[in-house]
Amino acid sequence: MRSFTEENYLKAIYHLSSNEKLTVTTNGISELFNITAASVTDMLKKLADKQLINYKKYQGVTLTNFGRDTAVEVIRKHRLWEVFLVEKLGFKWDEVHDIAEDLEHVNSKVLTERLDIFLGNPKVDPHGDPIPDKYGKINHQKLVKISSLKTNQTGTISGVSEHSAIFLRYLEKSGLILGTRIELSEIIEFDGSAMLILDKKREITISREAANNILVVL
Amino acid sequence: MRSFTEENYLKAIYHLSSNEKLTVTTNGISELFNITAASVTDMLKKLADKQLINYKKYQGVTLTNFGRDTAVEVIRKHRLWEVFLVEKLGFKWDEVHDIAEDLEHVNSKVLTERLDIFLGNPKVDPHGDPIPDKYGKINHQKLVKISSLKTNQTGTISGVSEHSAIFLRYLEKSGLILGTRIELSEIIEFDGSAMLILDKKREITISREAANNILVVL
DNA sequence: ATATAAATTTAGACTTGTCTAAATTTATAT
DNA sequence: ATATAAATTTAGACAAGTCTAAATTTATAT
Ligand SMILES: [Mn+2]
Ligand SMILES: [Mn+2]
Ligand SMILES: [Mn+2]
Ligand SMILES: [Mn+2]
Repeated sequence: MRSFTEENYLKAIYHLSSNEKLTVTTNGISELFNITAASVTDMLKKLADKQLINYKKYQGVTLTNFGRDTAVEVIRKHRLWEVFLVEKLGFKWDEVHDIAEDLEHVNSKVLTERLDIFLGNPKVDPHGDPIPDKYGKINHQKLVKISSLKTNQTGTISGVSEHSAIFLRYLEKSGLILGTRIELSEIIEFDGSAMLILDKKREITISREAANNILVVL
Repeated sequence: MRSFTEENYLKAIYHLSSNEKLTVTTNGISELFNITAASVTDMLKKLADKQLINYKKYQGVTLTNFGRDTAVEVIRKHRLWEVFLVEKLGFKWDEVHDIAEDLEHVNSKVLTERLDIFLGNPKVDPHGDPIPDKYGKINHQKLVKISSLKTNQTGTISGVSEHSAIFLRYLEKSGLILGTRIELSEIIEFDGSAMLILDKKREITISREAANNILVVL
């Protein structure tokens, strides 16, 4: 059996490696969880023993296929529960992450599959992140930052690269929710802020910081 | 913060004291969980330190008001999730207990309240057990065993006092599900088995054992 | 009123996941 | 090519929850 802690490390390694590629460092994990590097080293040894990661002293870690499958399964559950919380229980998109952090560790294959069906096999979670299917396959949409659009280019808001509640609430209040059609009117050279037209109507200016963390499909 | 383990002990003490009254013994808990009495003693000290139980060496334990409230909250969540699993995800009544054992430990007041609302504020779980309301109030129905009915007395199946999957599946297969109207035709003196008429139509004979564990409202 | 038996607690130990402090390895900057 | 600095690991410790074996208390049966 895997402990909650083990599952959380696997997820962390998965996310820190930007969805598979890079090697993850001990310090990267220790900073994410706010625990000491020494504790991380201990756990990495354990995960390596269980064939969940590839680990060589001082060289950082990558997930094994088994480890990746496990991480993706947890992520699948996390995102399905987030959909449940928003679609069925009426939570806002900034309120669901912490609860899903608990629910993602409930280990019942049949529960996950039935939840998926109950929700209508959603493809993305409330933040636009793709939901892995039951085989662990992930459909990555091509998303680009608003800050990288050309003048007059349009797109549909489809994700965020920053998930803090404070940012999400700001977006919601400003009408920058998933599915909103935007056109970039101008990037102000001075400070990188972006002027947008929402749904061909409302105009709004957002900071470079915000424009960097809102993702659109073209 | 309370650990899963602490919550499970509180639930156990609550249930072993038959819903509040009696003192619970160390051995009672150790047998229920299949752990040693020594381990139980250790945990009882911890729960007493946290003011969750009243504990005097060698004298057994009772829940404090605080401990009882905590136990009831966990039971509320357990039963609400069981309703969810059956009503929304299509599980059978014999399949939900183990999953609910995990879900009951997700601690979010707002989640519990919204789940309750989503489910339509159910009063009983799939096994007929009452669901405590958000204030911890429990509406106990007056239930009697089939084995204690008089000849020709009728009742509606409304609960079970044995929750094993094997018993629940047997009941379902035999049509002895919640809401079924039964009439006791006769108790066979020889072995205590009971002849019933279901919904005024079908006849069935069940063992004394079964008749002892099916509960009806008159 | 004792002597057994049963129940419970204590003592000492192990695992998990964490910590601090010290040692070691790798990276960086002259 | 070295000397620092940064990253990582090792060593030793602790709390939680469990265990076994031994000691103690309470119950029961003459
Ligand atoms: Mn999340
Ligand atoms: Mn999400
Ligand atoms: Mn149950
Ligand atoms: Mn139940």
